[in-house]
Amino acid sequence: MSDGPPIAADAPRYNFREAEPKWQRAWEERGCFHVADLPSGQPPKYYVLEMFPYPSGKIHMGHVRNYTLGDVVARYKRMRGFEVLHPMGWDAFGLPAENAAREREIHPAQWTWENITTMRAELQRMGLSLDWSREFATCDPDYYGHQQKLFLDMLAAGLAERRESWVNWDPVDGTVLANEQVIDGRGWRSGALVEKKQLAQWFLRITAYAPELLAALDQLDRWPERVRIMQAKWIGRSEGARLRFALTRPEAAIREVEVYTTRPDTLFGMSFLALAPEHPLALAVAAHDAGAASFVDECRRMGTSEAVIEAAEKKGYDTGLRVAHPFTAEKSFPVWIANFVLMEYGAGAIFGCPGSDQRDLDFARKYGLPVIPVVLPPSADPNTYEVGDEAYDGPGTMINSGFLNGLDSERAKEAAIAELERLGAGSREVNWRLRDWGVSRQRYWGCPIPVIHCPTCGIVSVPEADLPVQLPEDVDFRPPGNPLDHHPTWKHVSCPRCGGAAQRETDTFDTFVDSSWYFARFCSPHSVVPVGRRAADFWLPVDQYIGGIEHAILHLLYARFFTRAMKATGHLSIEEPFAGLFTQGMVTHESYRTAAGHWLYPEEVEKLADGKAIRRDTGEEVAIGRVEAMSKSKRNTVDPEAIISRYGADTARWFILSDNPPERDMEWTEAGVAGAFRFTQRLFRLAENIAASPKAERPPQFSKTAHALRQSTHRTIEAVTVALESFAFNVAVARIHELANALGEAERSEPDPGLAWARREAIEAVTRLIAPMMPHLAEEINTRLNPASGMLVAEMPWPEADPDLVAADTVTIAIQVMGKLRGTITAAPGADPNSVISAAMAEPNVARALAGKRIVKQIHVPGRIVNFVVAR
RNA sequence: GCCCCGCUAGCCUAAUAUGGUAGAGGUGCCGCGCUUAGAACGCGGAGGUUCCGAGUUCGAGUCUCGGGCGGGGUACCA
Repeated sequence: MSDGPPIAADAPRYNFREAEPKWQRAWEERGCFHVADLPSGQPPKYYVLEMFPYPSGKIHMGHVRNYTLGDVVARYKRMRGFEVLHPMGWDAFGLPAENAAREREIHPAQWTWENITTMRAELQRMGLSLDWSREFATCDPDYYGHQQKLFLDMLAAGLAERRESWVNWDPVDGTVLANEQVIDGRGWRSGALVEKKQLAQWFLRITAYAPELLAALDQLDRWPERVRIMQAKWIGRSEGARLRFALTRPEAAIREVEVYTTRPDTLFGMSFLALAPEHPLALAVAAHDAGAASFVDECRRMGTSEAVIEAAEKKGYDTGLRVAHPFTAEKSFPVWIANFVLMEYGAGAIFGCPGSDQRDLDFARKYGLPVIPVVLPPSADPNTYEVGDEAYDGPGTMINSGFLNGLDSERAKEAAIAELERLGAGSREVNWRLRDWGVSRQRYWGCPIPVIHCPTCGIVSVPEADLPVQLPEDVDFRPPGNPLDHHPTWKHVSCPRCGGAAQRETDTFDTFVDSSWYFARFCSPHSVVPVGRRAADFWLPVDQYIGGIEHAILHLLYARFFTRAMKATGHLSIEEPFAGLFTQGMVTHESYRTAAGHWLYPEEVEKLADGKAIRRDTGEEVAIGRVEAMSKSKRNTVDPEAIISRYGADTARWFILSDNPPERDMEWTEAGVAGAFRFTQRLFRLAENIAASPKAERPPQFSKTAHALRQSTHRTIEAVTVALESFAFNVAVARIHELANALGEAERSEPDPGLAWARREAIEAVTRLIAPMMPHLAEEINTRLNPASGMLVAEMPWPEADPDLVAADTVTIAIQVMGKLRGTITAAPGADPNSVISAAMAEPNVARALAGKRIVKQIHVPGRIVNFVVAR
């Protein structure tokens, strides 16, 4: 990438290469962004936090977007007089470091710390208003040691427990695989068919808080609606019944099967019972039935991913067992093992009602099982109604349902549950989709779980004095499996309780644990306890949290739970960590592909005037592919470092803010960046032209032109303020463009003293309005306008709009007849409705449309519209 | 599969949480000016079944229902 053209010293151009480092140093020297753990002053606090990055190597455009958005908020709130906490750190444990270790024989710690060094420098070049004195990485023993303490407290409080659960097992590598490491049912490295395997693992009891986590969503009024909906569905409260089906003959001492259903009303529509492949009864059958065993094996090879299991073709195996129906003892139904029944949800078994559930219907059609309609849709004819290809799961009237016949489905649910309870066959139950959080990982690069397994005493907590349990540094990644497990000495310890030979837990925590409390640690990052209580009480909750929508469920739900668990164990006073949440969209780019099918990076491609694209080196024409999320595999990435060195941080920031609403995906385009760059130069020139003439006295009267400019200035202040408050940064940018256009027009107008004053007022306002978005340019313009002041824009207050200049002089009102626009009139704001309506009727075009018609209704929305409804 | 979201000039998008004249701003295109602020600059202009189909309403880009396309999540990627 070229360094760009030399910039002549005397050219009135903004030299960002010189200015950006200069202002970054100035902010640092003045400590503009440092705050105390416990500030002593009066200002209200504001905690801005962006999701901290995983140190993958270099920052990418998604980071630039995320941290730009957060920085705008932080700088704006600072100018509004808040004491702003804006920290940064590193989500430093995780799988990629271990992959790098295996692939390139570099230690995960070295790889991680080198990445952090690189990425910290990149972030610093963006000019972010961060308090770097609070920086930490989750792989610091200091951080994870405190995390171990939090876990031990939760264990003591009964919020952690150990139980069996399933993992993806690669039998060749002898390793547990992440879902993303399973490709088409095979291990990504070995290619071996993956199996589910049961392991003893640690769980955090998030389900204990399910009702609270659901109920509190209503109070999160500064969270996006869609995130709250997604979380509510994920927690998934349902009301239904748990009921037991008796087997017609026992199987391995199992006499009945429990089922959970949300549709007890449809029990008469049952045609089969289906078990999850991991269900004890399924396993009991498989023990002596080769067909069942092979089907269960096949299901195990699908791995643990819900997306894979649910998207797979519905398949089953008839065990030959039958169950009696609780309402009609004479009838019995076949028991199948089905690949779409999840062991983790409900009772791990369902009754199939093909008429009322699409999956059950698909299954019944495939295996020739009966389909009995039991719910008649409201508009259907009871004499002819049949279930075709689509199951009906809506409300309706019960048919073919014995004692439930004629009831609507809601009342039938109640009646069915009452009957189940009378028969002793089942009972009402509230069920949750949410499962407990499995936190054990069989990996090296994570926080060690601080327990010891003693053959005599069982599970023993590591004594607090021995924390942190540190990762050993001398590890060997060549053998398959967990390096902690095959380390020669690390796991061998004596039991803290009985002193006998014992072994450390070799599992480490899920990295979501690390990110579930970092926001609290930032309040007092050097505290000797996990969270300095007074600092946390002062700063928390986070006022504005910003990050990707991909974290809408897991990370945010885990952090909400962890905060409650930390309160329960005496570490925090709050329940909800994030009072405000903003979720940003992705950064996308065109992709380019040669005829031979090779992806090319944008910098390898030249776009021609006719819209086509060629390879720079060979001139070969390349196909322009879809605009999609930047990814290394498609090579449609743009390196932020290259953009910043070529155009400067302010240009990158401005472009990111200018085009799209931040919650939506944005397309990175060369033309867009170039436009942002031109605007930085344009603003700089406008400012230089004003700085060149001495400050004018404020005149008692303003010319019409000057007054109009002043109105633009104050309306822009007003509009930008509203836009920033509502995250409409693209609108804020547009308003500033407008004011720049007005300044350009003023530059060309007949000069007068009042206009000179108004121009300076306008550019001073622009300087502050752009300061959150283009902080370096704002400082540079400010020193030129006020060379002697010594003030930094970073320390200035936000401008205030004069309401008299904001108010509109006149409004244009649209006049419709029967909803069709027929003309417009102008009126004073708040004009008398009668005079507006008579003026509307007098408008010539309107008068023509009304001629000879009788007005039956007139609608007047003051300041906007008049609509006449006439008789036909 | 299931849950959630998005779709407006060639392209990105605005249109007060609450329905009221479809266009603020950028980019691209066309034209004019200037001839050096050069990766030019300044000014002007054209450009539309608001994804499709129904419904509610005096009035729908906005609300409801159905469909299409695209995206996020799906519990061990972060």
